[in-house]
Amino acid sequence: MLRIGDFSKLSRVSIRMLRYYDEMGLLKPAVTDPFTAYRYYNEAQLSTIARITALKEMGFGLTAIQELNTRYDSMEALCQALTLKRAELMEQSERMSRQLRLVDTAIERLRKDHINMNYSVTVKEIPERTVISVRKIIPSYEQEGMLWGMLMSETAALSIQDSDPCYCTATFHDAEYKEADVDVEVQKTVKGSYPNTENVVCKVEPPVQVASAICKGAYTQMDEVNQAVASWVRDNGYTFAGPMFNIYHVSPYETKDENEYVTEVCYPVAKL
Amino acid sequence: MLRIGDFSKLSRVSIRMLRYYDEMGLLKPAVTDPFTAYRYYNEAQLSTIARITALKEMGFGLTAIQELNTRYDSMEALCQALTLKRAELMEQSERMSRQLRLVDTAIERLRKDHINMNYSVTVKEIPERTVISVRKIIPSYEQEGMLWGMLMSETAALSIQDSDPCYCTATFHDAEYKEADVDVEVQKTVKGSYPNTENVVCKVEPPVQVASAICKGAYTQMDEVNQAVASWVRDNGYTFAGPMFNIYHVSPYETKDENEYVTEVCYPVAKL
DNA sequence: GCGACTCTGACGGTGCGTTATAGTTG
DNA sequence: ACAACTATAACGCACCGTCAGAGTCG
Repeated sequence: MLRIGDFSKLSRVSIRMLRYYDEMGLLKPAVTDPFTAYRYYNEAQLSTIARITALKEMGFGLTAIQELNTRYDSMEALCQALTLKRAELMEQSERMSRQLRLVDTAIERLRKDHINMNYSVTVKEIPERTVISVRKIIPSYEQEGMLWGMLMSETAALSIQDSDPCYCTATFHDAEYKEADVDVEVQKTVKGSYPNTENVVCKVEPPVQVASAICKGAYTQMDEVNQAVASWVRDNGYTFAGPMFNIYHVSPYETKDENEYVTEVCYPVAKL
Repeated sequence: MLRIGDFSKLSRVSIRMLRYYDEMGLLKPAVTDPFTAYRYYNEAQLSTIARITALKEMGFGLTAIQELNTRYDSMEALCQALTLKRAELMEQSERMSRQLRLVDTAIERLRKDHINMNYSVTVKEIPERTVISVRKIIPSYEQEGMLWGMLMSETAALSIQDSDPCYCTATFHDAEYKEADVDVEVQKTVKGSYPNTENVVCKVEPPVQVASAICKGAYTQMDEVNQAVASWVRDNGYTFAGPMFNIYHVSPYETKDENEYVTEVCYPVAKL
């Protein structure tokens, strides 16, 4: 018979944890003195605790181990649990290499481009949304305002309800960079659905996963941000999966001061 | 100005967490209504939260991010933190592959040897201990009892204090398996130190890292257990680092019933 | 009777979902 | 006035170190 301290030393499991295992029913001492509540373990229990420790080292949680112990008889159950755990570990391992890649590209960026992380790239899913939209080929990027003009004037009579939150986007459909005759679509998110007009289409956009960065200030930085996001996407094992777009959180429409502009640059991406 | 719900949708961070960030000072809303306590964020804060999210995806904890934010000015601090994080991730990654290896060998063992995990191998460190010891070359393993006899009779007069816990070990110093003339050392852990006698030496054993398995019952299984531990050691990237030994937790000395024997098989190992 | 053990109970740390109750906005 | 928001506060989970105050063993 071993007292808890000795059992602890022999098993290399802290007294605290032995008491915890007792309490949760994972490993009860062979004898508990009913008067003093002292716990007494026997040597044979060393093998039990060894099995617990072994499973813990494989990454199993205590409750999982307890389940495994109760129906320990079946070799199949054990094998199945191990296989499951294996898959789980593989997944975790992938998450970790993802993190490692993120850190590495961040270090790279910091070192090479001496950029002080003024914009951070994150992957997010933009949910399904209903939008009103105008898409046209326009002579140059500067004409984007024209499309907004169309969108607003043609829908003025429809008493459109803003969605919550409401944001405005511009999608650039050209596969390559073009100076002139660019294919641009502007959208505004809305609540409810509306009839189409001459140039305005109301439609539901499917959810999309994007890599995005937020750019504060004048549009002159946009090239740089685009650059950064694009290379981030490559470096982190994503592929481009659609035309990029901007979300105008604060645009010339809301403020006169171009330093207050807030624009989100979004590149639809897919894993691997 | 965005209310918390809208800011949450745009940033893909739950309202719960935004409030938490506020509380912990990681990200305070631009404006808090002093009467209603409503939080209002501005669009520029989207970039702040994006940076937080980006750092979180790299595996940083919230408090670490907060520290990084307060002295965000210095690019060096950031770079240093990233490098540190990198090292941490590498280490974690190693731990994970270790776990994976453990699971894999367990699956192997279960499948091939159809052994129901009657013994589990774990690595532990056996701490420094003072022992009294007899080492001799004896004609066969059966003579081990003789050594114990020597140990006990020669020390009977010394009024030896047992250590706590007290255990008895037998180390097999032969590098290879031998049928006859085996080099065996038996030890008993003690408290305090004692003079040597004719055959008995009192000494301090250094701590050792061992892979061990616990064997319940008759000594006829020992071969099998030895087998299992030895292959476990190979499969999990350890190397043997000294002569193996047994710890007799319950030996013929304590019980008549050989089914009650509890023996721990220990192989000193080193990583890699 | 003294030192070394053991007992119970509780806090803290991490990141976040969840829920209950109550006040606010449009 | 009613729906949709927002606020605070607190519990729970998983694992474990640590501390305090009280009782026990050799």
